[in-house]
Amino acid sequence: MNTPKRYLITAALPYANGLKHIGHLAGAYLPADIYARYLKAQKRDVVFVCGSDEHGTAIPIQATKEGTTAQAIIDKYHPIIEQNFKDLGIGFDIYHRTSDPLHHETASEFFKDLEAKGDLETKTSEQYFDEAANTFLADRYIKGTCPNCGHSEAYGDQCEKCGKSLSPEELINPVSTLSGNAPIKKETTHWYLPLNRHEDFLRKWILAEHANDWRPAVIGQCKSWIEGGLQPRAVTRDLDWGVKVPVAGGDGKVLYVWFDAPIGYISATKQWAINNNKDWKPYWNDPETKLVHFIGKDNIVFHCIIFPVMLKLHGNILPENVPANEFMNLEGDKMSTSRGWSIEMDDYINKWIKPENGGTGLADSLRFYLTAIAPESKDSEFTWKGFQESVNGELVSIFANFVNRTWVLMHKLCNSKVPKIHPEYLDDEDHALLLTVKDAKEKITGLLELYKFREAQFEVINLARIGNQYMQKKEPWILAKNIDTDPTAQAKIDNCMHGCLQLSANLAILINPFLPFTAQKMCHLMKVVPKMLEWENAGEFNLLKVGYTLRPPELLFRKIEDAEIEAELTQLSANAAAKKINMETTPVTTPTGADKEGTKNELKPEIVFDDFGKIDLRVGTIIEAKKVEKADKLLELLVDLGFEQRTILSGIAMHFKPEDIVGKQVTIVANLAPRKMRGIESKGMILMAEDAAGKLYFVSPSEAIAAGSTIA
RNA sequence: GGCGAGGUAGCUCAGUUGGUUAGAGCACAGGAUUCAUAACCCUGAGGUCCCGGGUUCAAAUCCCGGUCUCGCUACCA
Repeated sequence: MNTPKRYLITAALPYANGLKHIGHLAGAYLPADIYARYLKAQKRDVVFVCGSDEHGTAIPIQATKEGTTAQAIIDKYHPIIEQNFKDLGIGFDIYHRTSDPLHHETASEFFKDLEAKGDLETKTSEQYFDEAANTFLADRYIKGTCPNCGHSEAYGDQCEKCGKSLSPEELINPVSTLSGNAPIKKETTHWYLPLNRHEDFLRKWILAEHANDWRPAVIGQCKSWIEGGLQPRAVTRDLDWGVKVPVAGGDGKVLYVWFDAPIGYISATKQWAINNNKDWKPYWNDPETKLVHFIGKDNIVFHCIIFPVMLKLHGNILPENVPANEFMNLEGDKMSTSRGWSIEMDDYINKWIKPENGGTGLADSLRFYLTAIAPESKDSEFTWKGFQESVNGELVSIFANFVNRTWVLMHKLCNSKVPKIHPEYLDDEDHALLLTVKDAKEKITGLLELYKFREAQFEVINLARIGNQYMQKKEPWILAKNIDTDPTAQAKIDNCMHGCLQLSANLAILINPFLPFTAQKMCHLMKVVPKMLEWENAGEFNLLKVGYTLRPPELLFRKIEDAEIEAELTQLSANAAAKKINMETTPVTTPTGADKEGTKNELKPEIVFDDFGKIDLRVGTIIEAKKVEKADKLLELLVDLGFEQRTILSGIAMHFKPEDIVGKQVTIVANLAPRKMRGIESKGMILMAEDAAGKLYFVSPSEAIAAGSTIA
């Protein structure tokens, strides 16, 4: 492929509702940064954009929980996340935010354009509206009398008593649960992106044109979606937090967060252009721009199917590649901030990157390990022990040690200067060294172009390894012993050290995309300007001028001590245990979906005794249990309530084997309206306690008692 | 349950269109060395390529079935 005229690199917009962990870093930001730094070293025209994703329901929900405003939440996390990236050397050209007016403007324009061209579909319907709360009401916010059974507390989506699925219109005497008033009917329109219209385009573009240059997991995921039949997707929502829908009928609606967030890449580019007095348009419109999205595997559909359709309709360029990474686990388990099982970037920075503790060298140590175990083809696992071994055994012992011994010997044997070459004493090994460096450069360049960062970094380390071997063969320290008797000794020492020094300069260039702080430090040691790090200089052996005096040796990294690793492991267990206790001592709810994270500390609204009295709780004994066909989570239980036996379905199949729970005494909500699931009617509900790790426990009497006993 | 991606040495991973004794680094063992952050260098040992069938002269690689992990999706009163 010809070299593109310019590049636009994006890294997934982090959601500004909390801190981000090193799994996020390894998944998207670090590979994106390596790629962008490499391209910049190649003197390509590159813009690397990112920013906070600040819309969506989870943010106002979190605000309610913290007793503050949505704005306060994003204002709290946006700057922390931005600074965390900076501290870890992620060199965005701009870190923008979707709450910025420029983004609202950009997203509005985008929407209006598609709307005007007829690329969106609308579905208009009458929906209930609460005048007092001035908002449309989601189905579950409406109560009324069930047309089927006459139950007076039926919800807009379903009657809990008879289990019938309802639409709000069917309710008799509907009431808003927000204000208690009767809602009025009002016409509302929602907009849809008809993905189904673009199936042919997606098939051709992804499955035909990119079948060989995109990662298998990415292609597979896209194929799965396309084959599964594409559906129109709603792009608006009744919510007041986000980008207002900018066309008639859009009052009280915002763009759905998945529609607005990727447009954030565009608005970030615009802001960058303003800041730097550039034109943003070619970056999104000119086919000679190469667009690359770096994301984690959970984001594939949005960046490969949905956003490209939007871009195509809007007249923008399409991504050239979407190198999605798999996930990084931690010490044998999935990373999870809410469970305390993670390493926050913020924590790592505060603990490890303090000047007295190793400073930026330890930012690069982390970058090194995360790249060495990058989940490029399958999930990988961060272990503190692995971190220590990788840093100590490769980064320090091979790479940094080569530079250090070079510097020490140069000062001892070459008068602290870059020695000259004595051509008459150059041998095969000296010549081979130069060729090896040129080879390595070619190899590393090729790997970087293919987004194979793990392997590319390995090749850089390997080059340092070759340096060690070269020096070992030459043994300048032995030659130095014979300097009085062997008139050729100094010349040979000079040749060797010259080679090692030029190799060091090359290493600085090649390691720069991966470990930028280290490359800077090496420039300092070499007394050269950062311009030397330009990629075209790699493979040259004249980077350091003969006779030039260099700085005294300085260690590039420090080793990681056993005690530090043990402390981290202890801390990790403690964090997880603390979260667990914190959550076990608070009432358990059954949060679902996106609202799940962090909801457990919040009590539900107060109720009166009569409310409680409506619930008939009983002790039941499980007498039969079996898995429900075609459902991963459901168990079908036969429960003895003393006066009767009933079938109850429960979503616990992931946690318990049917044969293990027969005979268990459990707490049953006995008067819950029956509900059909997977074609089987469930008459009641089993109460479960859930800990921070998501593990479920039965709520049972402390001693066996008669089935059917009441609970109050 | 449907779909997708994975399962190769103790660990992290390579293995191009099927082709001799399956590779690398780390860790481990032995040796050599001392310029260097107990670092480097040399040598070595380590594998039922998840399991079971099949195709083939030949399978880690292709086909079928099973199993485990992760993701998307359904489902989770």
